Parts: sequence; structure tokens; C-alpha cells
Amino acid sequence: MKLSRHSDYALRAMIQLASAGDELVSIRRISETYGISHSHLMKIVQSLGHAGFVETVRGRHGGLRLARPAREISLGALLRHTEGEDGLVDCTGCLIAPACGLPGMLAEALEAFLKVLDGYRLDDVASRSHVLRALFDRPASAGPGDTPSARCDARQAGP
Amino acid sequence: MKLSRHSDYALRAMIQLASAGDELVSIRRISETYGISHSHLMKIVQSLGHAGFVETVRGRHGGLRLARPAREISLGALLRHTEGEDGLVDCTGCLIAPACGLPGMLAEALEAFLKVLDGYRLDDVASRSHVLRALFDRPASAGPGDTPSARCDARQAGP
DNA sequence: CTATACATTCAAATGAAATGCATCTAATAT
DNA sequence: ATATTAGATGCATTTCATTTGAATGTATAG
Repeated sequence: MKLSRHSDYALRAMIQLASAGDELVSIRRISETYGISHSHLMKIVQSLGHAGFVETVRGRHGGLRLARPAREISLGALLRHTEGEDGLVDCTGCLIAPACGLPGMLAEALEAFLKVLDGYRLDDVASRSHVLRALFDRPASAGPGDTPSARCDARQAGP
Repeated sequence: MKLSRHSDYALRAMIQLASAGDELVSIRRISETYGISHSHLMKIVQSLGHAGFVETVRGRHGGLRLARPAREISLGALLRHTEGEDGLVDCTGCLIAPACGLPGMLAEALEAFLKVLDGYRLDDVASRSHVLRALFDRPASAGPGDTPSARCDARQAGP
């Protein structure tokens, strides 16, 4: 079982924004941090903006910031949004759907999953914020280009 | 968030086996029940056999049965196997991995998810077994001496 | 007015999952 | 013993959702 990459990137973007405090961070900056597609990240960010997780500022020196303090944004709420409300399985067309108890059980399990994540906030993830800031402040790989070919394999030993 | 189709099909096969009691059910029969690929299901079943969830019987009149009673097989155990042990996210190459607390939180949430499913057994899913049996006994070309050239074109119309 | 950055849409590339086919091994009815 | 059935395994192909790229529009600072 995997989180969709959509959720993965949303989470990463939110972490970087949490680390940046009040400062605006551009989508391009974030996409370069993680070596992901600018276009794709843009769509994810739009979705986050629509849902009220981030504020977007257009025009020169525009960018993003968290719409609320990091401690008020739970991972559960974030994932409930990015993962959508669909069930864990698609029962359309399944012969036994009328007599199958599985969907309910899976829904209950999913709720338990999200409940745990409701207990964690964005600032818990970014608790070692000074370390994170140091990582984010590094000139991410290449300069302004849409194809950062330099894979960052940073496997630095922890503190 | 979705279960892999691999897990989905494994679950469906196990439910049909649970419904069949001691009787052997062939892979082909199951694949026709759900309108899925015989080859693909075979690989899934092999995995289930390897893990000790089902017994396979080769040769004429061969097939599958549960290796243990349905009430002794939990959904959690099943999914732990079919979903593999990998984490919910792939952090290899992620810039902030050294300072990111997310993987641990996700692992905790996943454990809560599986814990719920540990509490449900195969026979809970198939509790309305008489209804299920009626559904399983219905598929086309069922009965003694089925045609080996039977085309598996059964496409369940779905919205 | 111009440069920058978010907003929106659509087409194309990518890659994992699923499928189909060929071949092998094992069990059993005749 | 032989033919037949059904699972075991490997490989090539197809399918499909995700991801990416490109083109265009909108808003804002200087």
C-alpha cells in the first residue's frame, strides 16, 4: 500500500512552507528542492490552495505560504484531502458486492489510519526545523531549468 | 489511497474459497467469477500458496482450498502479505529524509489500520455465505464438462 | 510596459500493473 | 502407458493512470 505521489508531493511542499515561516516560497523553488515537475506541483498546489491549506500570491515576487500556522494543520486533514474520499477498493462490477462485508471493514480501518494522523501536525514533522532550513537553503542542484537531471541521493547520517 | 489490485484479487479469491468450504475450486473458475485474467490470478494464488494461505492441488480435478479454516485467517494477516512490507512513501532521494519525521508517523498509522483488520476474519466477510454461494454458482458455462475453449469475455458493465 | 509567478487546459511520455502466450511439471482417469 | 487436466514459471505485450511538457491566460511589482 502506497500513498499516491500526489499526496507525497503535497506533504513535501507543506513541509517546506512550514519551514519557511511567513516567507513566500515559489512553486519553482519547491519543485527544484525535490527534483519534481514544476507543472505537476503547480496542480497539486492549486488543489491545496482551493482547500484552504495554502495562500497563493500572484505576480512578481509571488509564491506560497501556509494559510494557517503549522501547528494547526494536521496530517490527517491534509491526507483526507489529497487522497480523496474514495474507498480503498473499487467494487463496481464485482459479482459479490451485494453480499460482501469487506468495504465496511476497510473503511473502518482507514478511519483508524487517519485518526492516528489527525494527532500529528505539520510542525511535528518539521520539528527539527533548523536542520530542515539548512537543507532547503542549499542551491538545489542546477540553476533555473525545467529538467533537473541531478538526482539528489543525499543519504547523510542523522545527527 | 487504494489497495493494490493484487490485494483486491487475492481477497476475492480467498472469499470464494471460504465460501466453497472443503471443495476444490480451480483458478480458472475464480478468474471467470470475477472476469479477471487467469494468468494474473495464477501468480497471485501462487503467492498465497507460498505464504501458507491456500493449498494447491495439481492434476486432474485439482484446484485450491483454504489451508486453514476461514475463521483462523485474518484480513490483517492477508493484507500484510499481499501489500508487502514497504512503507507508504518512498523517501529514497528525498532531500529532507534525514530530518523528516513523516515515515515514522505513517508507519504508526499503517499499523493502526492493520490492527483493525486483524480483528476481522475471512468468515466475517463471507458471513452471508448462502447468498455468496448462490452468486458463485451462477457463472456462465458452469457445470459438468465445461468447454476448454470457453472465451473469457465476461465484461461486467460498470458505470 | 515588461518581467515574473500563479492559473488553466490539453497532449504526450512514462512506467507500473495486468494480460496473453508458450512451455514445463504434476496428478489422475482411462 | 497415454491422454488430459490443472497448477508453475518465464517472457513479451498491452493497458491505464500518473506524470510531464508545452501553450496560453491572468495578476502584480517595478
